[in-house]
Amino acid sequence: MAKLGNGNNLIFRVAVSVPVYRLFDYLAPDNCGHDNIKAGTRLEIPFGKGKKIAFLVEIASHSEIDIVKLKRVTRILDEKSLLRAKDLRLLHWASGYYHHPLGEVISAAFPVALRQGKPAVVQTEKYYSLTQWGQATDSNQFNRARKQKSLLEKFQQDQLPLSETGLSDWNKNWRPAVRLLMDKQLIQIAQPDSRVKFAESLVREDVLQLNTQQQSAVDAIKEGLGLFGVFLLEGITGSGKTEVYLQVIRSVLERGQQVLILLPEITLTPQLEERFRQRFAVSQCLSHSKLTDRERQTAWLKMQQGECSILLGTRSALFTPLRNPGLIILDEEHDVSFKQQEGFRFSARDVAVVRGKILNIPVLLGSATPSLESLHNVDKKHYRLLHLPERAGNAIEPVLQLLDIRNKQMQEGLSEQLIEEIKITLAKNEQVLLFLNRRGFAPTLICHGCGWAARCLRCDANLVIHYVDRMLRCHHCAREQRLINQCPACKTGELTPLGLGTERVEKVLNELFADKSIIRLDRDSTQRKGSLEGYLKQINEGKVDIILGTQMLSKGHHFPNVTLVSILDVDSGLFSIDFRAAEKLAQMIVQVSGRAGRADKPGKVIMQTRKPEHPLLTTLLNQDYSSFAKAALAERKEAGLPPFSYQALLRAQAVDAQMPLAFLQAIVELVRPYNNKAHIQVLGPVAAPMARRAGLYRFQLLFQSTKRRELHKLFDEALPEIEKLKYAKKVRWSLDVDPVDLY
DNA sequence: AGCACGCCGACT
DNA sequence: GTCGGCGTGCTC
Repeated sequence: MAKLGNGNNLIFRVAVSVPVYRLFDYLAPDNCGHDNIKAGTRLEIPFGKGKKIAFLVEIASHSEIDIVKLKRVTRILDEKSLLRAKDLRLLHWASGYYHHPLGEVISAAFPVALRQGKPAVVQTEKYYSLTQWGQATDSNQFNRARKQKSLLEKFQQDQLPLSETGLSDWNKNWRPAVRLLMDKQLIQIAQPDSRVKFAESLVREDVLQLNTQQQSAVDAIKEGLGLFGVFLLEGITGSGKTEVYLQVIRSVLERGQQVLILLPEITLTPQLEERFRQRFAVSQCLSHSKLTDRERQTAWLKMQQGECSILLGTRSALFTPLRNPGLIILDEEHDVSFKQQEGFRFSARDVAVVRGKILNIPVLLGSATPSLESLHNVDKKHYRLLHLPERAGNAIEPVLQLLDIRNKQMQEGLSEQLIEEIKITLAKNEQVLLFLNRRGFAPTLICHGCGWAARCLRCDANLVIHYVDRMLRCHHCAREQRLINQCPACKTGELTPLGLGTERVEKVLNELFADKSIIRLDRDSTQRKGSLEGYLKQINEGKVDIILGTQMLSKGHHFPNVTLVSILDVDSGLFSIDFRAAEKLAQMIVQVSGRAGRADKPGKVIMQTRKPEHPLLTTLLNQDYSSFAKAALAERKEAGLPPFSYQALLRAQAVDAQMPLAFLQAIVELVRPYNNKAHIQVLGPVAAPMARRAGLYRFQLLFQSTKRRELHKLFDEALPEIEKLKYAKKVRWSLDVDPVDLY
């Protein structure tokens, strides 16, 4: 970076978080006497009418812009850039690769408050704890002050200091009661977090004995520390992947380095977090969407300053700056939630690999069901495969079974044979897990008299019946209405729920197993904060006999006493237009199966199907996921689909159907010259599979090439032109590089 | 993305 | 005669 000599004639070239690809030039701030202002520094600038936060990209000696038009930077917000050169290199790369404006990309790397220009200080929360007196005080003496009474009881029950956010969860208006109890000297401000930063020993509990495969995986990664390399750890459920992570992390900590661990969704962090806390005595941070902005900022700054050694986070934590990076782990790497689906559409998995390369550290991708992309990278020798084919300890693998339900009597999606199996399992005092990937009571409400069906007015979709709160809801927009009793079309016909959702299965289960405890886990039943955790606790305490749920069940939760798993409708995944559907279904089946037979009890997985001869099912049944993946990769190769080609999807939507179509057609014309010589297929424009959603008509244009570079060159050249098209301002459009679904 | 400027309908 | 609808154009 250029040294700032004497003058204020220098130009600060900055990125602003606006959807514009260009950078903006400013005059150096008045009091900017000297050196050491590095790229990445946050600035306050006048922008248009108001003020904005900008990020310094470079300092230049002159500007293309007429000097009289240049405004002056008002303030430098950071004494020292919070991002380092390598962090910025990654962000520049990502901005180029995903063709997303640099300002928005840099902005995404910061926690919310820092984006808004707040000072970069760790804002720790106050904690409160009982005094000795408070410990001994009988809460019953507060019978006339109910709030103080229950607060005191909460402290006495939890026996832990409570944070401000923790108290807010308990009761929004907690401050008066806390003040009164402090006045009475029953509670106090807790001593600051006394967790040791660098403990004598990093490891708190005994490490587990590894089997041979685990040991060789650990050895391989340990050997790779300090160098870039990607390891794909393919370990079936129960094979002890986590123990491999833990032992490798230990080595990284011993080198005095930090570890970044990325997980797909928050529902699976508590269990892993607990294991980490038990194992390591070093300071650990969390970062995910359920935390407050302040908590996330604290984690970000602690990692940035090197005060914390381990960060467990979701997708957005990927860009957290690391003082002393040693390893990036990305667990459940096949999970599509690593791909951001709006705005800056990056794949945390792919960017993590690039980050590892820039930082020259290893990247460890883990999964029981690796993505075909990653397996292909293994084939190409880009990634190194570490295989854990055996369950650790004495756990037994579950047995997969197909249950042919053609011409079978069914009760709300349950065949007689399945009901029998459930009875047998329950009689042994073991738990049953039923999986149906559709929430609500039924996906359609249809008139038996005239065939009318309840449709969403704003989407090409049916309204879903939710009996529990007597509503009809669209699962694609916010629309909902009261459940109706009479057909609005013919006024006479009987309205019938058509199809199957979790509520409906729950109802029949309650009838069939009236004396059993049944829990439904889906987005509707777990909306309340903490309710999922509550249910999981009940399940693990053995208070639940049958667990029924959607997708969320397939992710990471361990149910040791579940010995029967059933996928009620496996066929719904078999016939999709999305070329990734088979891969996703196979992953789902294997992941769901992993919930069974965790302990020493053998598990059984029953898939109800009307297509028992379907090759996907038979391959998984008679062979394994790897065989499926091999066959699927061969098919992709044959068809020239990813990972044997690269895609980018241009989406456009508008209230008026003509606009997006015209926009995409104009783009087809615009890219024709590039397109001729390059090996690029342009497919479309076509209507999106759901042509209308939330009142907007949606069209898309798919670009596909075997040469990634050509594809990027095309967009580098064409995007400025595309931006200038008159239609570009009349539609909402976006470019999705490496789309994971084509909807 | 915000935010202002700018030309056409229902109102004190 | 105005207030304000959101179309379109710009931000160094």
